[in-house]
Amino acid sequence: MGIKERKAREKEQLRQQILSAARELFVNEGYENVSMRKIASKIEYSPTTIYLYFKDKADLLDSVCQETLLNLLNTLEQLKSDISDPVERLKKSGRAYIAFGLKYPQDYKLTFVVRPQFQEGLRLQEGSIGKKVFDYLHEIVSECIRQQIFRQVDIDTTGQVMWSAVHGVTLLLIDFPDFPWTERDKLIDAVIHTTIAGLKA
Amino acid sequence: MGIKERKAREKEQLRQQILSAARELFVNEGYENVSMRKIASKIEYSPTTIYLYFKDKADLLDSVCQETLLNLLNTLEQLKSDISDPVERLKKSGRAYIAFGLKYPQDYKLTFVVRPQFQEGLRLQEGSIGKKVFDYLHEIVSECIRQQIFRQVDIDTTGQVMWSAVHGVTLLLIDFPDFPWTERDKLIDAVIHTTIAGLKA
DNA sequence: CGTTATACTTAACAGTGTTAAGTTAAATAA
DNA sequence: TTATTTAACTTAACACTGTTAAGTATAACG
Repeated sequence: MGIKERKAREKEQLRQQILSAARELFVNEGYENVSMRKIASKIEYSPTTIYLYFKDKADLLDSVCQETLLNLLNTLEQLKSDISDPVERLKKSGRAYIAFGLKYPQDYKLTFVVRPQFQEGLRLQEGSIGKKVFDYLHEIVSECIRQQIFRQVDIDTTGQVMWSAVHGVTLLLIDFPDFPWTERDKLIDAVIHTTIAGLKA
Repeated sequence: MGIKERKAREKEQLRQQILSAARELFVNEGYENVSMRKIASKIEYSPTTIYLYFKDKADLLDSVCQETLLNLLNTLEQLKSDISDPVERLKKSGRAYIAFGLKYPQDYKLTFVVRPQFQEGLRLQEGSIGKKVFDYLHEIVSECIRQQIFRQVDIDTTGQVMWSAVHGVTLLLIDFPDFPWTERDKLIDAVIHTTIAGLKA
């Protein structure tokens, strides 16, 4: 019964091949400028083969973004055990989140900006990776509140404020690279410091 | 010599017609889903006529966004005279900025998200309306610092932190409408309150 | 009245996402 | 082994896209 398994493995392999060809093209040329035919020719298959693995172009994008979210989640979770002080952990996580966005700016935009555009009614579903990323943040924030380091505003709001801050600065730095920003790290530090200071009692 | 003027007026009229048809379609159906032919048929001209008034589709988008920025600037500047306390003014302005984004979510996204995608190397040029919007914010912030209400970090950074916060929450609320946000106004208040508190000494 | 310039249109090119039908080769059953 | 079914992939086509070059009609000017 090894044949079926080999076949399944080969199918999965091609799926991954499509996925990574798509990511590379999306990132380098922009979602709009990448055609199914371009992806197909990169992997040396006919365009319609892709449709045997993905519903349509938006679905392909979605799968690419799921991978990105998983990478982001892993990046963040590597910091988890390190530090005991929750505020310090929140700072590190915030910086890591922003750093991730700036290291893979196109992936970040695809995930948090382009994808919502092409998937109306997109929701961070229960159990989804996106939800897990937010839950990670949520957990640290809730520890800060539990230890009465932060004001006793409700946890959800606090987490969402934090997310707004890091998301905002990340996107601005990506989208307006020619704006006369102050030194990059200084701005990032200021955003994180300001937000956390504002959340404290 | 009134003929030339009438002609110029008529030309400007058609330009405006194209512009508002484009805006309506972009906003309702999304930039990607609007074709030049669709815009043309809405104003009952041939598709190529548009190219006599705008360089290409991206240029048309850009012009639509310039209008949006002008609207935003006017909305903000109406608050200017009202209040003397700069912190109160900053709060009001922040709320007004977010409210604008949420009132015209598609226009906001077109301006601050879609446009940078289709105009690589977009910069907030000296004298541009976008620059003026930022300068408006900058001015209030600098008054807060001058009166020593805010920490003596440099003005630019402070303004950029503020922009990050309002931009971030605006986009998140637009892009993930199904996320379990806390009550909208509560979140907005929290973002503004947190950021300003964090900027204070 | 003839000429020139302006405003607009027609036709076409090379490309798009996607579907339906067709083909080939491998796995299964007789 | 041979026939049949299934899986994987391709070809051809449809209705569309942004954009350009060439053509046309009308209004203004000398």
